[in-house]
Amino acid sequence: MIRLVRLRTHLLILRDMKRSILIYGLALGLILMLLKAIEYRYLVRGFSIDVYMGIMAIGFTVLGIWIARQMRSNETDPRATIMPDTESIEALGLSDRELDVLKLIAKGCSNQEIADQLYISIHTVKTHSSNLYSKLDVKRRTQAVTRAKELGLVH
Amino acid sequence: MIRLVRLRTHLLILRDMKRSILIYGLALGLILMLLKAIEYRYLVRGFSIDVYMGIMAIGFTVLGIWIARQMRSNETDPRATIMPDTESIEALGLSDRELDVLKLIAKGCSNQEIADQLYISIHTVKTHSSNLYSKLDVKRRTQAVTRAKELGLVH
DNA sequence: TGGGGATTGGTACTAAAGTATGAGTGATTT
DNA sequence: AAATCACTCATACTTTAGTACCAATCCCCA
Repeated sequence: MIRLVRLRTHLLILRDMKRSILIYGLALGLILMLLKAIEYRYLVRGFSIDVYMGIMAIGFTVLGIWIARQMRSNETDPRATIMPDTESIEALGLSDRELDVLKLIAKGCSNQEIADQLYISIHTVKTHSSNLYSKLDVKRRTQAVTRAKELGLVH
Repeated sequence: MIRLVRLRTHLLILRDMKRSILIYGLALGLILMLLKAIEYRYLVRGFSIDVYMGIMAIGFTVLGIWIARQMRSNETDPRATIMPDTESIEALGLSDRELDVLKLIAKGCSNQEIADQLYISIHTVKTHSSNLYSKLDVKRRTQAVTRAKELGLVH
């Protein structure tokens, strides 16, 4: 089940990459055309080619920075690349209450504190957390926190 | 105390930024000189200026990407922005071994697993962790993890 | 040479976490 | 109407975590 979700995520990333490359290609082409236009304007007016060179250098450097930032925002955003919140929850079959418990566990609450905050008994909290660990495939709550952050379930 | 450390961190970032800008400036200048040399070589040999333009465009785009990556690695590194490890550790008075235990706790290990990995007894792990909680001002290991991530002690 | 801190290990205990199992209720679906 | 599911609560139990206190060793420093 988890493997299937990962596969889907990878396909999404590939699709995003193709779209990104297309966008960057188009942007590059547009800028080249623009510069070409500027080039002739400056050349016919007798300006030095160095001015044009400088503009071009700065322009393409900025373009590179922009491209890198776009790439980064797609690469390193946990919600965009690793796994979206809602999809993870659905894929793992986490219920509302289990997610509530998970969030409080991630905050460092004890079972008793969770019970108090959710207005349920500590027994219920244990039931939820136990089911939670099964679904997250972990043994202890500390592992659950690590896992949940990996999956982007909690921030 | 924390505020003081943050201030010092910001100063460090500023210093790093100045150094970075200097490096980038020098790199830019070198590349410009290089391109100037290539420019004349190509021009006197009768090659089209467009070839030179293309090389330049690609070159500066790559430069921009490189600059952005350098900036990112300085920006988003938790040790550089949020708080340096060493400073927090010193401020809290964490020892080497306590930090070892903390890292493994953050990974979701049980005391027994920590003991096995560090080649010490579970009693020692308990001693370390107990002292750790006092220094971090927390009650349980889950809170310790949250706190340690807040302080940038673990990533 | 003595003090202090870090590291290690231990006993004995309490508190919390986690498992297994069962069961009742309400809402939704079939 | 019956089945299903999420949520709830409970008992009884085992395991893990955490505290308190003690002690030995080693290293550094005054």
